[in-house]
Amino acid sequence: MRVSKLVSKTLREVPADADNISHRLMVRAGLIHQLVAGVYSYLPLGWRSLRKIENIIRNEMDKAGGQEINMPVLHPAELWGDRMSDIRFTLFDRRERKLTLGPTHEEVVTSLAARYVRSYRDLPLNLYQIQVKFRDEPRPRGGLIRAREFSMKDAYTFDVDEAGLDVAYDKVFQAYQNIFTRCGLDVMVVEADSGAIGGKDSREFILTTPAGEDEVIFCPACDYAANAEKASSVKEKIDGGKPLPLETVATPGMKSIEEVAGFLKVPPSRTLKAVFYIADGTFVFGVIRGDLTVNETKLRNQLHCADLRLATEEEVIAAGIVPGSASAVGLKGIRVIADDSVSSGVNFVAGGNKPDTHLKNVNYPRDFKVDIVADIARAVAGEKCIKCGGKLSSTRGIEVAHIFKLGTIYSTKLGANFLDEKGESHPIVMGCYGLGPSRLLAAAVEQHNDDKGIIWPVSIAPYHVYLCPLPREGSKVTEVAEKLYQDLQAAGIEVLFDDRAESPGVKFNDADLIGLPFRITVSPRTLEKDAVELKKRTEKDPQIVPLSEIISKLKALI
RNA sequence: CGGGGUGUAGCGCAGCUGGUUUAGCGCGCAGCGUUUGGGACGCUGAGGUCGGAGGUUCAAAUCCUCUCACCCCGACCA
Repeated sequence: MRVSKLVSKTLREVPADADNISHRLMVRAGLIHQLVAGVYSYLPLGWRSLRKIENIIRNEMDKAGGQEINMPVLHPAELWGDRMSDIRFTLFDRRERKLTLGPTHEEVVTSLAARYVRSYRDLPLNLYQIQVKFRDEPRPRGGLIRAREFSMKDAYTFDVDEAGLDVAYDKVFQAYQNIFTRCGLDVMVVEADSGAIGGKDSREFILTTPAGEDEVIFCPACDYAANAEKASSVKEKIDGGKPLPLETVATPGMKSIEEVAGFLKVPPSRTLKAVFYIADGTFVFGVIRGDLTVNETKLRNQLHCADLRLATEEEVIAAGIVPGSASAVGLKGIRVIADDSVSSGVNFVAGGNKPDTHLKNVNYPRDFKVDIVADIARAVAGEKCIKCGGKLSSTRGIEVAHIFKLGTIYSTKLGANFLDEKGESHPIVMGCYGLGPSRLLAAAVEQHNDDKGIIWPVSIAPYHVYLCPLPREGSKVTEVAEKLYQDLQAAGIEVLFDDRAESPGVKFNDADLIGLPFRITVSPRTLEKDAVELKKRTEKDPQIVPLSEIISKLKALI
């Protein structure tokens, strides 16, 4: 391709709308163009990279036994009910029938399986598609990282039993590892919460970058890694001696854990904190050790609620609770959930349920009752690993894939059953595997760049080589470069040929911005030696390569 | 949904506080010439519903009201 004919132009100035690195670079290099919030056109360079990513995915999914299909974007709204209603785009056809643009395809694929799978002989089955998805995100951001229209590879496996699902899951897991390796991307596998889709053994593939939306807690000493939504850590026992009798103490004006702990000269870990939530409209009283914080995802899962938010001060007071001095001691008629850290020590300080009053020597379960005891604490870096006791670290990243075992949630709901050898009917056991090519594209740029521009991994670069002639009047640079352009293409090397009459600085800067893995410069200077200059985008210094060797040299590198 | 911000040429911005007839600047774009190893220079030129609607006024990019879009923080989110 000739740069002079390329529809997109590079931008010198950073577009005002672009916030993060990948978004800025993708717009500046002319990979994408925004139409409305969270919706983008792919320009030739961006589209080529996206297709390369998709083809790697296709290839690995096929190797894992997948069959590619293509399901509709337009779905009847009845298929969805209330599920994901908050982020679905809905529309009406001419008969006023309500339709929805598919945000994911569990229902559609399951109804497909219900029609075509009859017998255990039809299983196992792995169906996948690479399809556009629509989600009306509360806040699209970061260019392609969180878009409202985006590409997704979603795969679904169908098996006769859990053991079959385990095999299918492992195959896709391996395929994903291969995909990220082939794309040249550093991706971390972490335990995750399965969220709105449901299911178990949920794993996310997180591409690590400071710009990521997700926080990962991991152990450098072993293989433990989990999304912060899911991560657990050791809650160390706090030695408080033998249980002592309850004691009331005056704590004038002391409300926060810091104030109370400081006033009574105990560490925050010797206190119990009360937190108040509204779960699906119902008031919930939470208890957790004073030095810990509630993880709302874990809390939501324990309460099995759809909607969870902090209670307002008015709601707390209306529930008969004294903010700043609340505890579960003597509490009646309110649902109480406690973090298991309430058992990690004795003689805690807790609220006295009267203004300016706290209790000392509070012990669970001696002094208060709870409805649920579970791990609802947020794990943070520095705490101990639950697997090996090592010191946990944290990092940020972008979720580029998510896989989980659905089981029979959808097959039961949609009547996708099969007959076993004995003629008995069972729901199909399903797995579900998402991977976002468009997000991956942005994430790749986010991870591979410098202050000059993008640094593409070879496998997903829009072209392999940036051919950059620097002609001078009376030289043969142009004709040598034209011939090299033809020869490189004939050798199967993908070339972007900068045939513009621009100054060297402009060409070099555009080459760096677009970030192809190799740059070949042809100039009077190199032609004196019957050579060209080869520069890797990852390296600072170029090398001189004889014209006769450049093609074989490049072929070896690509 | 809460908080904040921005809409003026393809891109980046100034002008708005304190209303004035031809709305500027840089980049980019077109033409000509000079340049050519890290974002060159000169000259000429094209390009604008000042986001939209309504209002105040002799007069509105500028003041007022409404509205739309986009961005950021938060909430939320496979």
